[in-house]
Amino acid sequence: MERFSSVSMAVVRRLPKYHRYLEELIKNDIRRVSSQELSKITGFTASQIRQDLNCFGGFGQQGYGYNVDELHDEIGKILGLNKLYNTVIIGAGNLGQAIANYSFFDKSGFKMTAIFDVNPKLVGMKINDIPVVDVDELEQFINEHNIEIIVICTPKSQAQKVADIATRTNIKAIWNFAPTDLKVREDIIVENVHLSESLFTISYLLKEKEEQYRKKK
Amino acid sequence: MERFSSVSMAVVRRLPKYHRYLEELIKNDIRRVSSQELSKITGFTASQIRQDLNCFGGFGQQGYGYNVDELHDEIGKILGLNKLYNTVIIGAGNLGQAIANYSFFDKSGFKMTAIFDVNPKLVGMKINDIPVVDVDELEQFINEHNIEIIVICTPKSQAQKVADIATRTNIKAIWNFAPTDLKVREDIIVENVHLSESLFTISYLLKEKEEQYRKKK
DNA sequence: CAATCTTTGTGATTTAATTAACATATATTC
DNA sequence: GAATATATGTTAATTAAATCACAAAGATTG
Repeated sequence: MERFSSVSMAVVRRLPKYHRYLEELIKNDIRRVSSQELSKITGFTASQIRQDLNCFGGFGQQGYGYNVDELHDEIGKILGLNKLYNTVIIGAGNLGQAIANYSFFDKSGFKMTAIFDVNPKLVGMKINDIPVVDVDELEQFINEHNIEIIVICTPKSQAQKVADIATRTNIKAIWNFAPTDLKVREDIIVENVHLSESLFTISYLLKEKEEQYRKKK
Repeated sequence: MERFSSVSMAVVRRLPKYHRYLEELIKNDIRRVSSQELSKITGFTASQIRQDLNCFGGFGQQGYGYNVDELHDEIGKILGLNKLYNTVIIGAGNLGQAIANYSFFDKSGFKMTAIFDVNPKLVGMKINDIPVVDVDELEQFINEHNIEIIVICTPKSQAQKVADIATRTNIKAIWNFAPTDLKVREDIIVENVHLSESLFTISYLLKEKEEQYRKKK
């Protein structure tokens, strides 16, 4: 991925984790946390946590640590979670429905505005109060509703077609669950969730472990 | 994650990508490929590809390149895709069903043996020919059917409970889709798919890009 | 079949990421 | 309120990852 900022993706991908762990702390009424305590919870080293946070400014206080609420807020802002993103899901299969039903995304500012599908039986229905719309109307809908993010939950065979349609509009990012790499304009952010790659990694580790075990014997 | 082998996770996580791209080449009847050509397709540098592959031995031939079929096979073996893993899905919600319906996993050697759920209306049904079983029978089922991998698709609130049950058995790996970090025995491989982290990364990049844009003006 | 071209495998180098170390600021204690 | 303990922010050191560069092997060509 082409980057502009000086903050590395390695750091960026840890931010949501910090955010989540801080949320847990808030739930448990913990108001204050040190990098060392965070280290125990998150598994990252205290040093790394401090260095990560300092990419964005000093949120802590020497001798005290970090105020949990404040840090949670700040990281939220850094992640852009204080903003609203008009979002649509494309593909009302199980995966699309799973995402539609997971209200957490909506609460986090990703406004799920519509779900698109080819199946006329689904069109007109609502899933978690989100209308299912005919995919033929996708382009128009994106333009009219100022959609910034599209979530591709179609089969592999349809993913590029959908991406092509969306690319003609002003969308800014694609969250892609189809097991393929999309070709799109340079300026569109693409985040892939390739489930099989994740599963294959398990497979590798299992095999490796078994080999290690055999060696020991 | 605790590692044993000398091959870094960075390399391991690229292997499934190579595997997938090679599959594409096979579909297009391409028999031979150089690291340079692979570089164009995958976006990794040719040098990195050669170095990655050499972690596992020399699969290429100087002056020729790599035999696509052979390399695809070899990477498949490295990933352990020539083996069969008895697998169960826990949670027959949309996400669990999505995974159950995605036959690709089954074809890749992850035998989806059962789906567990608490909902008595679902128990007894079949999803993509996989029986839905009462979650109360989980432990016994795992033991009797030699299950090695469990896929957690439950809500967050149930995930640790399920993990605790599974941890009493001989399972070897957990593929976790619940938005939480599981506490399990050291020897169990846990691969998390934290969707919100992926989405939040998009959010960060969007925000960052907008800031870049404003600066230019 | 000799000459040339291609492309791997690999050691050296560079760049990036992580960890360690510590000075400084603040909190806490007695 | 002085003394001590704590914990950040930050620079330096270390480790890990990616890239470069090239010799050697083998393919291709005329």
